[in-house]
Amino acid sequence: MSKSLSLVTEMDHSDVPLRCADCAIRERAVCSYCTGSELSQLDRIKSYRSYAAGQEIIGAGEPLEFVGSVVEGVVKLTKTLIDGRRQMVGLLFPSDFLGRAMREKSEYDAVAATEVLLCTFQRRPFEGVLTRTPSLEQRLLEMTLDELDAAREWLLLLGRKTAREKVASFLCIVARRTGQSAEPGEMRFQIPLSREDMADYLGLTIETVSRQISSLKKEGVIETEGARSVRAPDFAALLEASGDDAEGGMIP
Amino acid sequence: MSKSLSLVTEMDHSDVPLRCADCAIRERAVCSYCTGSELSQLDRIKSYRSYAAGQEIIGAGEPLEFVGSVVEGVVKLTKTLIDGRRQMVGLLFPSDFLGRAMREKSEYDAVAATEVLLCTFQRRPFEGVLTRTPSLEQRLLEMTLDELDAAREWLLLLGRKTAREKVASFLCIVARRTGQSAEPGEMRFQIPLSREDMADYLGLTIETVSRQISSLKKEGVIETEGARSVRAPDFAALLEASGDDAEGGMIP
DNA sequence: CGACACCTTGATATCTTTCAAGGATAGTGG
DNA sequence: CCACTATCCTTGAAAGATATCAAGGTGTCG
Repeated sequence: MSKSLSLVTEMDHSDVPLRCADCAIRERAVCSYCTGSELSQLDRIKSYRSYAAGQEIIGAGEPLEFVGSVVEGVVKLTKTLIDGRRQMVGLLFPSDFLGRAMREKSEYDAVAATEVLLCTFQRRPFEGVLTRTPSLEQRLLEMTLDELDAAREWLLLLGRKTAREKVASFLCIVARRTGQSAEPGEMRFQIPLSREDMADYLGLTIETVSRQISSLKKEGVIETEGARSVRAPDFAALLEASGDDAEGGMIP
Repeated sequence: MSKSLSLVTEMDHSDVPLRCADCAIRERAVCSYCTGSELSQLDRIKSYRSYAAGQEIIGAGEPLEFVGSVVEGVVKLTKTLIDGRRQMVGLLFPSDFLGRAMREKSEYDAVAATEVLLCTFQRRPFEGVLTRTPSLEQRLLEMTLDELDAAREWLLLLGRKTAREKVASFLCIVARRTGQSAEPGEMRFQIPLSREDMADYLGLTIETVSRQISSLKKEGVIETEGARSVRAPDFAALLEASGDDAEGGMIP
């Protein structure tokens, strides 16, 4: 907010994917079940918006003017208590849906954690299309149910995991959503959040996050280059540290 | 599970509301937007099930045979780590929907916290009706979005609130959903959970829950009669203790 | 009345936060 | 290009909150 770009809500759009057919998130976004004519209805009301890292997208309590899909970047949703204690309650990656249909005001702050590109729809027209388009509604229901499942996993993390398990779990989540693997069993990824954002995600302080990362590093579970670049030589060991039973493989 | 009634999945149904029109949750349940013919489709595939307090309804990882609405009682959803640490991730009151459409297996344990009556549908036929019935799908989407909002409030509670605030918040939630008021500003209600269940809800131990209740009692924020009957002489004071800014009034 | 499950309270241990300081990194302007 | 400054990150020591361990109390149901 105190960024020099804070008043710029529309940035350079020269690289925007103008046609839905070319869109990188076409297969997974809220519109993924839409057929040609349904898609063109959405196409007519869509517009792209981009945000610099740290820029506010929607403030808690503000009227919700638009909803949309994350095309590029990462968006964080946070809630704050009166005395300033802050908890992240959502972390949106490309193809995730931002904004709540059928509600006038946002319940959370939405802030760009990295540089972000959104494909947005004015809320009212979108709700109109939603009501008339079962394929859209069905996909939105599916995505909302998935988000609810993720939120419940998160409840377990916040309520019962140790600081070490929390940090390891977070790294696993990021690895799953954005990780690359050069050798079998290995995983490389960039943490898209600052230590402060990680702390807000995990219900910890930045000092504890930092200490746990140092500790995982000392034990050889992870290697780092700078604060954000991570390599897990044995991803299974990281999963182990997360306290989850090694569920959905995802090990390359 | 070790209860003497654990094998009884069907109890006495003599008081079951056979006709949807007479149903106590008709106005708020997943079927609330359904019209006559839609309702009779559901009517044809519905059946009632009742459970004793403590009885398992669905186990995590088990195939999900049915879904349905809570008609009476309270159902808890829990997740458990390999070493036994347990976190509640859902608490369903009458009219809430149990079970996830479009998924083969349950992600959680569902257990009756009190005596429970469910209005259930075989999952497959229900999904069929769901696909063909926009009013049903729309209501389910709405309810899922509400649950997601509640889960996010819960994340804030688990991640950032103190033990005292957690206990007070829980009491507020129960008061909102089940409370009665005899005098203005006051609130009376029954806690539908044991101390152990409250601990699982709040990410605490039973000892800490007990101590915080004692402390709220000593300060006059609440009065109790037995372990489960609570009166908050000044509900605003309880809200204050919960750490939330006094939002949606609900003060009688 | 007795047994069992549930709840409360106390003392101590442990984990995470808080307070404090220093180090790394990136952007800025000379 | 280099020094400067602000921000972010790491580490240490002490304090604080909640968990753990232990014992006793309360209520309920047979």
